[in-house]
Amino acid sequence: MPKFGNLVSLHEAKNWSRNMSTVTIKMLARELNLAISTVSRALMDSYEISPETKQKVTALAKQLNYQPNHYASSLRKQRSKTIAVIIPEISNNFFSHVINGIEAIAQEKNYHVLIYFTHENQQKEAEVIQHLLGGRVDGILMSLAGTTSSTMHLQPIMEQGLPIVFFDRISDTLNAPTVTTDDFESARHATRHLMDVGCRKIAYLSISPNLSIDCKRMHGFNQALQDKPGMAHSMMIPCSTDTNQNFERICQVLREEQPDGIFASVEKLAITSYHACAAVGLSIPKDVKILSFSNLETASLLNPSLTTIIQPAFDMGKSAATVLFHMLEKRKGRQWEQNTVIKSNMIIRNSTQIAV
Amino acid sequence: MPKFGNLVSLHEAKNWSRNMSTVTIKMLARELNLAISTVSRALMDSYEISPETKQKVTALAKQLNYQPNHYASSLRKQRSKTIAVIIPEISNNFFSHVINGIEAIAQEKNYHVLIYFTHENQQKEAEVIQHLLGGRVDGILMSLAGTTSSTMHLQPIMEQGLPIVFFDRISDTLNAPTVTTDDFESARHATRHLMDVGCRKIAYLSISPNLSIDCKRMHGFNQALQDKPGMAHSMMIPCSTDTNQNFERICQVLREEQPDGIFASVEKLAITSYHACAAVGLSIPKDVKILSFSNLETASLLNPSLTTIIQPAFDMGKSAATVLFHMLEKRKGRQWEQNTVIKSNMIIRNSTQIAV
DNA sequence: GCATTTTATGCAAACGTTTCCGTAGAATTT
DNA sequence: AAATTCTACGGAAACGTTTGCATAAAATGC
Repeated sequence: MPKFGNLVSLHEAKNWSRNMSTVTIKMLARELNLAISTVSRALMDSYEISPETKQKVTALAKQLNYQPNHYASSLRKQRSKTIAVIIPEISNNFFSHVINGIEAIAQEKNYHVLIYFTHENQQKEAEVIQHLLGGRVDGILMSLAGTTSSTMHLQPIMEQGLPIVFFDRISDTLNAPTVTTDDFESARHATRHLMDVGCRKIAYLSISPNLSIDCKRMHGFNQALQDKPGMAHSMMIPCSTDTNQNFERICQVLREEQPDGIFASVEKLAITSYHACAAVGLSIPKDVKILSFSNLETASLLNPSLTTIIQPAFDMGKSAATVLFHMLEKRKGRQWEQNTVIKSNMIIRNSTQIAV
Repeated sequence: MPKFGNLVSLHEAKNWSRNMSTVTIKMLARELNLAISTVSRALMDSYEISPETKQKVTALAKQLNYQPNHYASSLRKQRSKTIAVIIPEISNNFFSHVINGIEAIAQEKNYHVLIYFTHENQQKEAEVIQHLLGGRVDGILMSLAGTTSSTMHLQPIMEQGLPIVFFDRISDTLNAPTVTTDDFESARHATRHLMDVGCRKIAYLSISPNLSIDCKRMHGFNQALQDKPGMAHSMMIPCSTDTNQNFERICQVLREEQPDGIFASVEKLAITSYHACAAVGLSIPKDVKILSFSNLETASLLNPSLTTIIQPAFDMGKSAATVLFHMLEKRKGRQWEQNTVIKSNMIIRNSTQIAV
């Protein structure tokens, strides 16, 4: 039973909104002399509310700029309309494009995106996972950290049945959907290209042996070498996330081993290689040819332009998100053990040009 | 009064956790024969709980892998430990570095980050803002969309007192803290440099006249021209977010107006300019010199290497987040009308080299 | 040895929704 | 005209926490 006439209490409500306090369903209900449940139903356009009531409710809601409390709603519904994206880092063209794809789908579905960086650190990865176990998100999209050697910390997610999709850097031991590129095949193809343009001693720059992508690319690389007998044995150069250290390492290799080709497993290593070549005084592509997995937009503007294997990052993000939403929508069928593979695309540029 | 002996009900709880249901404070309480409030206090290490009880509670919580429900907690505390970052897009080196900085601080403070892209669209911006009004986040970090002409949609945020900090693309009309670079001064300085290396007809590529950064840079550009009499009048080339359209526009300008210098207000326009020069058959820096505000990591590897005004993106992100957390921590003092300015840094490279 | 404080805990009310269930009155059926 | 089904709404319980208040028992003060 409301005490105030409409004018008075409307004014009061307005004042509240103008100060700190935010307007709730309860206020709308009191204002309109309706039950809370009725207002709630009216706002969600329930069929059991008369058109007139709906009209009154929505009008007042609009007037007072009512905004539903997401936390109350999530708590009650046990669904947050939020997903988490867990990636190693953002200053990497690949991941920023993936996020773009993810967001495109999330926005379409009216979902919200929480973002977490592991900084290639397994410990941090475990902490994030641990927190998400509390029902914070409805699902997870994730690419593993470079230092992640065991997937023990992901086990609770599987047990709890929290939907998760891995992309790019996946885990073989976990039974979850994945979205990847044809790393093995494209690496093999790219290596063949290097040999075709005359390379006989190719160094493979590895980013982390823990990573699925690195393993598969390395495998494709080795396969290509085996396929063509008479090639020099493969050179595996272990690199890390420390750019300075990588630089020193690559310079040393260039000087001591004198490879005539470099296969960079990730973009960052290609860039470091460019700097290393400049430092050592080697000319690309004359002395050494370089190619890399990369999503660098300026690849064609580099000096020399860089031959790249471009991963369909944006589409991978969209695809991973789409799979996740399938899981969210049809909770019944648990047969989501699909592994989506999207082909990468090699673009040959001057860094692997046959010397003239 | 619990019905089960410890062993039995422990087993039961374990089973729950293994299936869907997640373990709550209530279960811990029943299990340990304690009140809910006691468990809650024990978990938050309240001084009024005995060490033995705390020990028992934390032990069981750990054993059952208890994780607090963030939504319940946020609802009750009216604080979400979450901030929102609203940016135009992510496929832009500047913004990805800013996010990195923001995340660094957020992680330190144990806050969570929701990310939203406006895609340079004011409408989308308004929708995001509208949603955040519902108490979803404790604070907002934001950079305005290129099409945002009015800031009406931000008014409710100010009225509600929701802490917000603008960075880079700020609003003058709103009374909120900002973090920017010295756009005017660095643009003026860069323009002087262009004139120093011989440019007499410089085209300024504008990204959007709605944007504070664009205005200030343009202003600095014009000021430099005025400071040095005898220069050709300034050429303002309005560009947009449509890369193809920009490309056509720049090609046309290069052909018809034949400028000998280009000042790109943002990175994207510099890259398009490189392509345009190649298309028109002009040589950089011989025919036309180019410089740009840019955070491109590969600027030094371009052909020719690009003279850039580097914004301290990472530090800007950290700084903006730091200011926001100040606001969050000391809700009383409302004197946060500070405007932080961090200096940009110009690195001269070959794209503005004096022709030989 | 009684009065008072302290210590450690329990009870219950919030936080803002959603939803199950119940029910007047109107509309419909028989 | 009585019995049934709708229609439109209200009451209240839940979601999982946190927190103000109350209170037994223990410790302290005189």
